[in-house]
Amino acid sequence: MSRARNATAARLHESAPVFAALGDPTRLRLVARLCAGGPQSITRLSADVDVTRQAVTKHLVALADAGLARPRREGREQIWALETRRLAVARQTLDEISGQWDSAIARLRAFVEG
Amino acid sequence: MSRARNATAARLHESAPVFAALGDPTRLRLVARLCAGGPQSITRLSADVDVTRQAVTKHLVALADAGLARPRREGREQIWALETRRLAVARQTLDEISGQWDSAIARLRAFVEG
DNA sequence: TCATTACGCAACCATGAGGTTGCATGTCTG
DNA sequence: CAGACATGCAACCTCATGGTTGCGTAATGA
Repeated sequence: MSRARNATAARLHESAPVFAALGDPTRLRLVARLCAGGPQSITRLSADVDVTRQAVTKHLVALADAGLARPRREGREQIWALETRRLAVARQTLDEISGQWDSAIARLRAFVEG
Repeated sequence: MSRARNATAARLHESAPVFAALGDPTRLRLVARLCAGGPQSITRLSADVDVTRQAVTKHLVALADAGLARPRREGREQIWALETRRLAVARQTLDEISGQWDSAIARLRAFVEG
């Protein structure tokens, strides 16, 4: 197995939880709000979404577990900020999937036509 | 709301199920196998994964529901192939999220420093 | 024709995820 | 200090999801 394939496998392994975290609509919405509005408190985020504050907290923890967000204490409130590194890894994963697929299709066509 | 924001919202809405589909480890693995090996039958895909054939079938259906794969009948076996369009949309979503976030950070820094 | 192969369908099960309510705790602010 | 505000913690509920087993059926090939 080549070094490239190892890197791919590692990226795949790292990406699954990220995709899972982004897979929930409410969570994806929270991510979008964090993007548009910058770092925000839990209560402020809760205003943009139609679930309880506690539900929002759970989602934020889920995002943190996936490495997508990070909290920071600030007085009596907790400010959540996005973490873009894992996001970049996930993007690379999608890139590679598309790329590999295109190559596979090309090889298949060559095989059929040749 | 600008046209760009509408497009973003639509992309977000369309991307959540895709991310959810990619979020399961087994499913992501199947996608990877489909990439590496091109279109394959269910039984062949089942060999690469440590769950039952029926479980694999369910996962493939889930991928199809998310618009990520499509089956094609071929004699007594069913060949599954990847569908890259939705994948591209998901990639664009990630791009936009990263981009928006970077802009937000830049604005924030300008505000703090100015 | 008959065994084998590849698959579909349905019932069933266990677990975890998303959500809620209720209450306790810590932090401002007047 | 007292009330208001932001959050943490825990119990609880419901339902979708990932998985299994069992069996029926269509295509294939010797």
